[in-house]
Amino acid sequence: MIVNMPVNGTGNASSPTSNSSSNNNNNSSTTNQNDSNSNLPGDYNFLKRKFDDQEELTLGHDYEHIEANPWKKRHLDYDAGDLQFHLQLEQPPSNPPANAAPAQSSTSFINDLFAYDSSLLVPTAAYSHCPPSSAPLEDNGGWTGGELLELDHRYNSGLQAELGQLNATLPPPTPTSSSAQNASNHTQQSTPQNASPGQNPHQNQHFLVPQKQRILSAGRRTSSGSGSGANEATEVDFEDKNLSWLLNFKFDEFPHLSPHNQVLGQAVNLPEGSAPPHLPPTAVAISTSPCSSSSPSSASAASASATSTNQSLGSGMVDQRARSPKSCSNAAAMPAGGGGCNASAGASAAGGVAGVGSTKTGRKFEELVMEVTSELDGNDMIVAEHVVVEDTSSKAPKKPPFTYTELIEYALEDKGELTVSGIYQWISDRFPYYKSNDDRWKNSVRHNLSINPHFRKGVKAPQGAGHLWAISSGDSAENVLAWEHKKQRLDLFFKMESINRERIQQHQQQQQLQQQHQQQHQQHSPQQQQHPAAQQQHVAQASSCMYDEAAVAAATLTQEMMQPSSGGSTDGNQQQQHHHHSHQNHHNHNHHHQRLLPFNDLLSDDELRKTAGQILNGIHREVEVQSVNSIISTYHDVLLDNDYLNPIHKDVVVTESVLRQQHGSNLGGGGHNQMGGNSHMGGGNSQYYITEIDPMELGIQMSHQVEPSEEEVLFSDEFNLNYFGYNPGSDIVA
DNA sequence: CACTGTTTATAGATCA
DNA sequence: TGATCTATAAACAGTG
Repeated sequence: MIVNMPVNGTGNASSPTSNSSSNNNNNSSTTNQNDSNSNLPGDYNFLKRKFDDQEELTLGHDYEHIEANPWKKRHLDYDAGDLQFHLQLEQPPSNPPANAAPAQSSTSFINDLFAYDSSLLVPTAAYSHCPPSSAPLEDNGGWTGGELLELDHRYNSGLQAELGQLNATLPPPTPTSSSAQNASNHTQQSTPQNASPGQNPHQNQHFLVPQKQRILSAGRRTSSGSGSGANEATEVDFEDKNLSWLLNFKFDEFPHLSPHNQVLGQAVNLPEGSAPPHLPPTAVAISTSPCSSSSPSSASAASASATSTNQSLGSGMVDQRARSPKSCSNAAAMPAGGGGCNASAGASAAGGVAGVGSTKTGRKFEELVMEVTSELDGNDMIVAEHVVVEDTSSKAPKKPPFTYTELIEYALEDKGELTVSGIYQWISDRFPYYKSNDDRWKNSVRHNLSINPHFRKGVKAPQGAGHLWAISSGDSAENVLAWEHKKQRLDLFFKMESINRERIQQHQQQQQLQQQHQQQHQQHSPQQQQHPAAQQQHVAQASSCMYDEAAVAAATLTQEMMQPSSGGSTDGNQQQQHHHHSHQNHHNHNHHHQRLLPFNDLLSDDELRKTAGQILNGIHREVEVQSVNSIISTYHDVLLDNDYLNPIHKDVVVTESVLRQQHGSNLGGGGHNQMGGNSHMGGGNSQYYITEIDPMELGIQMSHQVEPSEEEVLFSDEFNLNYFGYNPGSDIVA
């Protein structure tokens, strides 16, 4: 039996865990290493990696030290930011630096950002003017969406190769003309302001995103980098804005599109990505996740101070433990949402509701939403298996997508030296999540300071207890690269936050305009007056981003439904009317509505209430919602007339997809503006369905360009009609 | 006593 | 599946 007996440990003999469970597997994995490889088993002071007295880590010297102490070697690898490079230099060239990239690089930082706030990633072109007002560090300049993605990709895919080139054991690469030139340019931009004279400027950061920022406290972070060049193919792609690297991204990494676009742009037509077309309406899900529990971190966040300045950053809490898309696979078992995959239900759900429209009693969807969302609880939700239930009820700040090691490093890089309390302050000043009085995260900070060789305990603080802490790393090129990446991540984070704030503000303004517009409509159509209480509630909750989306979606739909057909009626409206005239299998058409949606007469008021509530609840929770009740009730009739594989009557699909029926001769296929149809859809007549949906939205690659004014036949056969047309208006949203 | 620093333990997530 | 990383909790000692 292995007994852990520290020689001069700090009271570990009295620790209950040390006495009773020191021989468990987890413990022995570390302890045995010490015992078998160290001359002083259990002598933790010896194994400590505090380089107070030997701060400078020369290669050979320290590597020997590491070899004698595997524990230390492991912990040097642990940080992967600085010291690790020394190890790699000692490795033969045949042994690639497998751990060159920081641990976080294996998981896209974009995912982390999503986890922090899944609405962060938006097209930045429209917001590029927005300054990073809150960035505590230096303004990084104008990032674009492409740059942000490139940043992550470039680092993840290129760092290892880059480091391989930096390995001293390899011959220095010959810089190519273009890349060398770019490298030179970037080098000039990224030269540390405080770089010590005589030290080389950065020469190997050209593969990173535009170097528009200098390195803070760069005196520490100067480069000894040798060559550059590396990874030319990727470099060319990068410089040429080749987006082929996007192939590396999985769709899971893009949990949802901008809710802004989804809600406002595609209230009715939502073909993309919705429920799998093969999914029958009854194959819905099943796990009911009341979203009751929360992780300790979430609880911590919930208890965080309400003084946050970032509380409006969007949707709900995210358990940072679930940062990976993988964690979404068994979402039903997860207490809190992994931001990576909770997706796009919101706007799509709104779209699904949009297909429902108003009720028989004339009550507006928005009004129903107001009522129901305050009534439903999680048990009303039917959530798909792969759905993450995310509790957005709390407005507490979310945990930033940075590890404690990174946070400490940021603080120390920013300030050079800090006491523990100074580190606390630095972090809490910049991340509202850590404004909490909760001391648990502080414990973690202290733990990281102690356990991580990246941090060095310096001299005693001038006043008070404690010491000054600093970065213990050297100035290797790899260090510079790693720090550059981390710094850019931080800048990216604040930049995105700033963008998001701007977007929320614009969203709110847009909603106010919607409301004004809506009020104007109400003056013209008194029979459609909105309930005053609901309107007040609407305004009162305008500060909620998610709620705004629902409200805007509902308002948009309401507007569309209330638009008179005369005068400015759209082509789609005309087609809707045409449809209703040509398909009489739907009963009880409500001719009071200028734009009739297919299920006005199929859903009762209560059903609609519940459906709206479920879906809007899903919007608030950013989950996929499948409203079983509404599906069953909505499609009950048509199910009787259709087979299992095609449960939705094609007429329903035609209506939902806003397809326009066209009679005429077959113009033949292959040319532009084909209206190629078939005869079996129309029961013998040459009958086509024309859609105005952009084929790209359906993921259909068109082999030719279609002029904007032209129309494209997508659903020329029954299969395609059902396959592609199933999603848009159904209550199954994804 | 509060704060600081160290150490151990454990669990979840990720990756090879 | 084991190794690794990370977060968290907790115990304990040192210090002002």
